Amino acid sequence: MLLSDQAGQTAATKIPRPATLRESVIEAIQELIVSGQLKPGQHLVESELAELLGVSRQPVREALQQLSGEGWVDLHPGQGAFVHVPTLEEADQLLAVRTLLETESARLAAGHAGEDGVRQLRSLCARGIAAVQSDDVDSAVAINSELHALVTALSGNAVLAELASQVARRVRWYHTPVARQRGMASWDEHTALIDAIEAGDEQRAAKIMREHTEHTRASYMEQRESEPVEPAPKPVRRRRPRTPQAG
Amino acid sequence: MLLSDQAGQTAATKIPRPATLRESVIEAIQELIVSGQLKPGQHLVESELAELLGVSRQPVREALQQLSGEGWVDLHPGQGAFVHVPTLEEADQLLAVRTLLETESARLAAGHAGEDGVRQLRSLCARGIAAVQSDDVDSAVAINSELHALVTALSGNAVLAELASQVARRVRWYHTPVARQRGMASWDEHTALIDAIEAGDEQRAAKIMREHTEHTRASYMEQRESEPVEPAPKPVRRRRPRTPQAG
DNA sequence: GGACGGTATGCTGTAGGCAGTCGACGAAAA
DNA sequence: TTTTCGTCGACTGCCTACAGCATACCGTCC
Repeated sequence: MLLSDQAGQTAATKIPRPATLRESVIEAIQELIVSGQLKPGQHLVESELAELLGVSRQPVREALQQLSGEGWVDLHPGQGAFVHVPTLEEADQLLAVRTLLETESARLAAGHAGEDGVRQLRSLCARGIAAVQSDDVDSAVAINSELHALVTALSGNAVLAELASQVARRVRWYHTPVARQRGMASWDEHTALIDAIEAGDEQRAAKIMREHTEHTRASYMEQRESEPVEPAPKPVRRRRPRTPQAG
Repeated sequence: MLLSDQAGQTAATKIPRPATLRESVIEAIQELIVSGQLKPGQHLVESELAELLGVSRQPVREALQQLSGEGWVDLHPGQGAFVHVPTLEEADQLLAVRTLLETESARLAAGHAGEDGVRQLRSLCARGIAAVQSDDVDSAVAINSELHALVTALSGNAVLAELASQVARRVRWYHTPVARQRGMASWDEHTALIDAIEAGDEQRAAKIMREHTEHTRASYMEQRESEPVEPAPKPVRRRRPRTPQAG
C-alpha cells in the first residue's frame, strides 16, 4: 500500500504545519478588528502592531496588504493603513452581492449536490439549531457561515465558491454584532433550503436562498438604521505626542 | 473659489504621483503573464524578478502576494510563487461568474444610469466599433473591457463593480488570445444593450447581457476545446543549473 | 489675530542580510 | 537494478537598517 493511498483515506492528510507568521498576523488583526479593539478609521501603525504581536514589520506589512485586498483595511500610499470604515450604503451593497452569489450557488447546488452533500448539510443544520437553542450565538454564527460555504462548495463552481467566501467573510464582520436578532427563523429557512436542494428543485432552492439572504439584509439594515453612526473624524495619520513616556 | 471646488471639476484631480514600486511591479508582472513571457506553471523566483525589474525583493514579494489574491499566481508556502495554470474547467466557471455579475450589473444599470452615463456608453461603443473596423484587436479588447466596466459602474453598486472588475481582469487573460474570433457581432450586442439601458428596461438589459456574455463564453470554450492542452508538468521548484553563466 | 514658512518628528517605502527549509543530486545498501 | 539515506545548493521567510516624505508644531510676519 502506498502512503498516498493511505493518506487519502484519513481526514487530516496534512499535518498542521506552523503557519507562516504572515497568516497568523492576518488572523490576529482580523480578530482585533472584529472584536472592536481596532476601531474603524483607526490608523494602523506597522511598528506598533509589530511590537504588539511580537514580530517584525515585514509580516505585518504583508498582512495589511492582504487585508486591504479583502476590504478590511484601506491602504493610503505614503500614509499607511487604516481600519476600513463600514458605511451603511456599502453594507447594503455587500449584502446585495451576497444575495446574488449565494442565490446562484443554491440553484447550482440543487442541480449538483449528491446524497453525501445533503447529509453534510443536514448535519450542519442540526448543529446550528442546537447552538441557537442553547443560546450560543458565536457558534451559531460560525455554523451559519459553514453552512453557506458548503452550499457554495456544492455548487460545483469553485470560482463562484471562492468569491462567495470572500464576500461572506466581509459580511460576517458586519453581521456578527446583529446576529442575535434573527435566531431561529433563519434555521427554519436553512432546513427548507436543504429540502429543495435534496429534491433537486433549482427554482425553489434559488427562491428560498434569495429570500433568506434578503431577510438577513433587511434585519441588518433595520438594526443599523436605528443607531446613529458617529461622523467618524477623517482618517488622519495619528501623531504620537512627543515622547510622552520618557521623562 | 476654494481649491477643492476647482479640483473637483477637473478630470485629473490627483497629480500622477509616482506610484509605489509595489504597484508598478504588480502591473509589470501582470503584463509579463498576459504577454506570455511568464508561462503558466512557471516558478517565479523573487530574486530573479527583482533583478529583472531593477528593484529589491521586497516589492516583488508584496506584488506576488497581491497577485495571488487576484488569482494570477499560486503561492505555495515555503516553495514560492508559480504562475497560475488556467484550466478549461476554471475558465468555464470564471466566465459563468462573469455572466452572473454582469447580468446583474446591466439590470441595475438600466434602473440607475442617467443621460450622462448613456452618453459615455455610446461614445465607448462608437470607438469600439471603429477599432474593429480598422482591425485593431488590441484596442477593441481594451475598449470592450472599458465598456463592461462602465456598465458595472453605472449599476450604482460599488462592491459589485469592484468584484466584476476583478473577475473581468482575469477573464481578459483567457480571453485576449481568442478575441479575434467574435468581432463585429459583439458590438451589435453592445449597441442593443445600451438601448435597453437607455430605455430603463431592466429585464431586457439583463437578458441581452446574459446572452452576450454567454456568446463570449461559448466562443471561448469552442476555440479551446479544439486545442489539446499540454499536461503541464507539475509545478515543481526549478533548480538552476549550477552556475551556468559564470564562465 | 490670522496666515505663512521653517523645523522637527515619526512613519512609510525600500534595501540588504541571515537563518531555516525544501528539493535535487549522488553515494551506499539491499 | 532499485531503494534509501546523506549532503549540498538555492530559495523563501523573516529581521534589521536606512532614506524619503508627510504631517504636526511653532515662531515670525502681515
